[in-house]
Amino acid sequence: MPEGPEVQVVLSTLEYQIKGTTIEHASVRYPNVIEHPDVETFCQRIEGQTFTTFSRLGKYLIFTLTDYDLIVHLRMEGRFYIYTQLPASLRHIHVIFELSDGRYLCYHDTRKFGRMNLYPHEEDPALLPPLKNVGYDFNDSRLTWQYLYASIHSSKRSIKQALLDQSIIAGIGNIYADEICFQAQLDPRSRCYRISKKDCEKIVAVTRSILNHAIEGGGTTIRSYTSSLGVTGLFQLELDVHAQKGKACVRCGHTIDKITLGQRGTYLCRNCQKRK
DNA sequence: CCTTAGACCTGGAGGC
DNA sequence: TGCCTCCAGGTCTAAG
Repeated sequence: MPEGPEVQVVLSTLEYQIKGTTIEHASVRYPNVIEHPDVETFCQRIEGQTFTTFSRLGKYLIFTLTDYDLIVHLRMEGRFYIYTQLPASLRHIHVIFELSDGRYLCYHDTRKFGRMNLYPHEEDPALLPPLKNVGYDFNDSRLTWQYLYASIHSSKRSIKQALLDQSIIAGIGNIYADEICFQAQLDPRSRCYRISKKDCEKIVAVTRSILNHAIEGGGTTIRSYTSSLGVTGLFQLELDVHAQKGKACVRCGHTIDKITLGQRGTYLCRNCQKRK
């Protein structure tokens, strides 16, 4: 479910909820969630570790503990729940962290795609194995139009595919890639080598504005039910194109179409998004 | 270098 | 109600 903005809201919520608590015990009910190290080592090492710092790179959550970094990717449907008492049914709950204040931090994931990694601290967290091939976060100041242009100008793939490439910009997912192309008035199928410097400038600007606006919206949404849990659902954001098939384009009134691009559902206005 | 199909998983929606 | 197909916010791998 989450793209960069949602991951940021999950992170902020968890920081507010559990910073300073210690993991007294970890149990793993679905071993495949633990990517590294093996489950037994993971549980043994994480016991007694305190949550100290909360950060994010693209869609990766980075929990800095006393001696290790816990790196989590929620993939499609991963969520965290915080309980004062475990629920009657643990269906879809694959990892349970018992915290020092008696609460439980539970990892819930219906499709079981999400993954957790535990590594000893690294001077530069970006060098940790799961993050090695991740590019600049959408809020990283090194993400400039010059960087984007240099990264894509000789590529023949579509601009949307480049936006989804986490090794270039980290944090954009299928929904926001559509929204970014819409705001930049570019047909998502446009080949990268035809994207101008001016377009790159526009893309970088709308990327920051759309994703940060989503974080603000999500923050608001989360605050309203933070007392009970501390999780996330899909934000009820105002989307201009994604999932708007058949509706009138908010910019020109033309009907929004749905196509398939690189096996992903893609929405666009054929009238005001220019094919390059 | 790029694209595509398939894999990993489950559940909801819609057609019959 | 049951069965079937398609779809879903992600990413990796193999194969062409």
